[in-house]
Amino acid sequence: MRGAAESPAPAGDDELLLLRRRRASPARSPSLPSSAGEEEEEEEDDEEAPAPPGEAALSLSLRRGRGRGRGGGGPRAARTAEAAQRLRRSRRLKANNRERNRMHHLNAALDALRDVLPTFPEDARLTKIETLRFAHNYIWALTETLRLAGAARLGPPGPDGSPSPASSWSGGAASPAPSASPYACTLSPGSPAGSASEPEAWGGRCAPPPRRRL
DNA sequence: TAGGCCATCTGGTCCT
DNA sequence: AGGACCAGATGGCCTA
Repeated sequence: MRGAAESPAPAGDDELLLLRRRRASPARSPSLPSSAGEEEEEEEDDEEAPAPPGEAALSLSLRRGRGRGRGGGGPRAARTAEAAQRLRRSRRLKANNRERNRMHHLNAALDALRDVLPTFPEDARLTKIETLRFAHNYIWALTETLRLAGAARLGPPGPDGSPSPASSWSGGAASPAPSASPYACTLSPGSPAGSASEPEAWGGRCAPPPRRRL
């Protein structure tokens, strides 16, 4: 894998989460959480959990003002309200864990995609958006190569006049050649990038010169 | 220091 | 009801 410095942070503990958020690890490879189950352990109580800023302030104030059942409906009502609050908090934390897990899986898939994409230099790391864009163009280029190779085998150049796959790879308007640097590719009018519904989204490149974030 | 990228939290919505 | 998915907000880290 790429950057293994980041631990999967197994616990569903808020404290750990906050720590992880502040991690100084430059290696950003998210790596899968060790298991889906183990993240949903101890988020029951909000007693000790630092909790995110908003939540923390909210639950703190609720807890304080409610202590003796002032106002509202007496101690019992206060306890009920508190229980409801805890239940909500507990559900929120569970949802947070699931969401975190989901994003980890998404990132793992993205990493797997990065692994099969050629980069130069080899250990360069594409960003998420770059990975998606490059993969899109890369697949298009490979498909085009297959198509042209098939056409070449069948006979003379097709209606598009492409003599060989090679010329398509290296042509001025072509998509990235697999043998060349993937970062050198440009948009082709015929390429998926060029015909994408969101021209802005696909930008004018397949993949930029890599940043070294390791 | 500004801007880019990222992880996480959060509330809303949809689905099972 | 609970889980999955999504998008906005927030804050940290890194690089130019």
